[in-house]
Amino acid sequence: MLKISELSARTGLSTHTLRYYEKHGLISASERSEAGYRYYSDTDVRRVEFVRTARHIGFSLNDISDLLSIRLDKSRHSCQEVTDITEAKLAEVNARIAELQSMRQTLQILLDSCCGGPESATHCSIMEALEAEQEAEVEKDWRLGSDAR
Amino acid sequence: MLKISELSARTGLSTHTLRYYEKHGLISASERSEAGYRYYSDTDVRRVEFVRTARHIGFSLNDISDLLSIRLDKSRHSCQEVTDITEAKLAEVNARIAELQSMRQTLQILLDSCCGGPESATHCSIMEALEAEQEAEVEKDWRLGSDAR
DNA sequence: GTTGACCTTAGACCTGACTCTAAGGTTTAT
DNA sequence: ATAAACCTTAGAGTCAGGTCTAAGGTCAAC
Repeated sequence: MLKISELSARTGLSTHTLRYYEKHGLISASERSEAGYRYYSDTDVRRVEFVRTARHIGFSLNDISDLLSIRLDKSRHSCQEVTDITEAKLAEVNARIAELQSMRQTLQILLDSCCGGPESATHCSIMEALEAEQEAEVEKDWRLGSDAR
Repeated sequence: MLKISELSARTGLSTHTLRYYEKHGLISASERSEAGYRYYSDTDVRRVEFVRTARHIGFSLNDISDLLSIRLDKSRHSCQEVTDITEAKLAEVNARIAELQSMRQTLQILLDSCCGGPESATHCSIMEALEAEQEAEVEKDWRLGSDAR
């Protein structure tokens, strides 16, 4: 049986975080001392490690909550439930990557257009691009419009 | 001179957001009526549009604050200051993309390993991977260790 | 001259995942 | 027996970027 600080040392999660996870129903200590000290069994530890692993991969605490309830009685849940959660997460990640790639492209175009030197920014092409009433944007909207609306 | 709701309609930013930006020093109304109503000049409008464009590209309000002070007196600032901000943002974006790509890869590997069918999750390989004491992780740490520590 | 649409402010609330504090109780080693 | 190192709780604070509310003041049209 581990005390909370021992579990913390073992998992790399702070005691604050462990208590936070408990408050949110993800984990618990199967025993408490008379004074209320948490004592974690091997089973508890495995559960905490499950949470840490899933968290590390990028699952939200809500996702993990779902995964944990499947984990508790696997025979009553299907692989599909698990892949559904995983696929939803993958879709989220892909969407975010796409957003960031679009940002990256815009930033790269801005950087390519600017000398970046010690000259005064009076004619800085990045500033000019930000001033411009983002015609590229307007054009994009318009293109989207002709496709989707 | 536009009233705040007119500016809102024109920029697509809510009146709440416009006041929020003002509170944070990004924008302002060059005039106020006796009763305190905000009135925005063309110059104000251009500044708001600058903020909106920069925000859309992904700059934080702090970045935008820096860009705005350059914008106020371009002759006293260099292109390099502008590219520094832009490059820092690009680096952030790239770092985030790399993180997400690593998440994506892990998720994809998990999905590839699982049947995803209606079978019981008793032997679900995704669950097993999450249970495993993430040996890949351990191995990775160990490799990093031999390089960096 | 009043209705209804607008405007003002300070300040609370939201998300998600922690992170920390205060005020106190417990355990362990000397 | 006392100090250091641990533990407990409720609840507040953090980050960013809004979003919303309450309570009240103003303006334009009919």
